[in-house]
Amino acid sequence: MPELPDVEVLKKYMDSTSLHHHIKNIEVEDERVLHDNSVRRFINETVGRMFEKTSRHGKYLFIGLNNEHLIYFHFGMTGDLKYYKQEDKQPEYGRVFFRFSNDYTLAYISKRLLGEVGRLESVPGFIEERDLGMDALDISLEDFRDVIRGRRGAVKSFLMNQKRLAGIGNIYADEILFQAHIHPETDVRRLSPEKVKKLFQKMKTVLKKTIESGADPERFPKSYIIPHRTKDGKCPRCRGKIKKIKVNGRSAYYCPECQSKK
DNA sequence: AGTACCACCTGACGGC
DNA sequence: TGCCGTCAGGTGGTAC
Repeated sequence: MPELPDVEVLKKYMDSTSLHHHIKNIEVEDERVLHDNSVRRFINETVGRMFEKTSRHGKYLFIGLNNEHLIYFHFGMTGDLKYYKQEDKQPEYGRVFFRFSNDYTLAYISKRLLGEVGRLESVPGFIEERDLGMDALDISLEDFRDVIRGRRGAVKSFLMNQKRLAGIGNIYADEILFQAHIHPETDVRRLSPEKVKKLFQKMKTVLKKTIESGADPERFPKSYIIPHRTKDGKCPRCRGKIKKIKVNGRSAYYCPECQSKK
């Protein structure tokens, strides 16, 4: 779930549910999601305040409080948010619970505990600290060309490297490369200027389209490969067999027919 | 600089 | 039924 489009959808979800409610209480069910953050400080700075506004950079969601403090959510591979009425059934794997004065709760959910919740001083400082590249949805073609210039290695690894470009993960990288008809192992140095432009454009349209679809694969266009990323998957374009390989230790699904040789 | 491998975690699934 | 290996949409550290 938690790549750029998913996080953007979670941002909208927070915006429409969790802003401007007095936070009565916070329960940290599993302190491991706070990593190096002080649990006490996190709670002290947040309880009694309200979530005011959200922003996103790559796969990080930032929430500004009405006391100038900021917190962040990162969702790892299995993170999610759930806003629900107190008396409703508590979601599974909830790790941090924000109890609002309207008797609703926002739960930060993380099955595998690979995500992270914490506080920060400033968003630009945080981005700098973590050495995050420009957000994939914001970046211009010019900057995209700059970031790719002088690099080498598999294009898929490049797309997924958060230091170069923030927001794209394993699933959407496969989709972008499929739409751009580029083999995932293609060395970025071998991409013509036209191919780079195409890659850039497909990156934008895939991200925008999947956000519009609520990051729900069932609502993605019929031409998308994501729902076919399975054993025995068929290419939605040529009906050929989808191939699975490893790129940088992660499984890459692609169509050997449509995504020509490296 | 890029890649390979390990670690952090837990759960789902297929094979025996 | 139960155990085991493998895999899963992420990231950080290390070694080469």
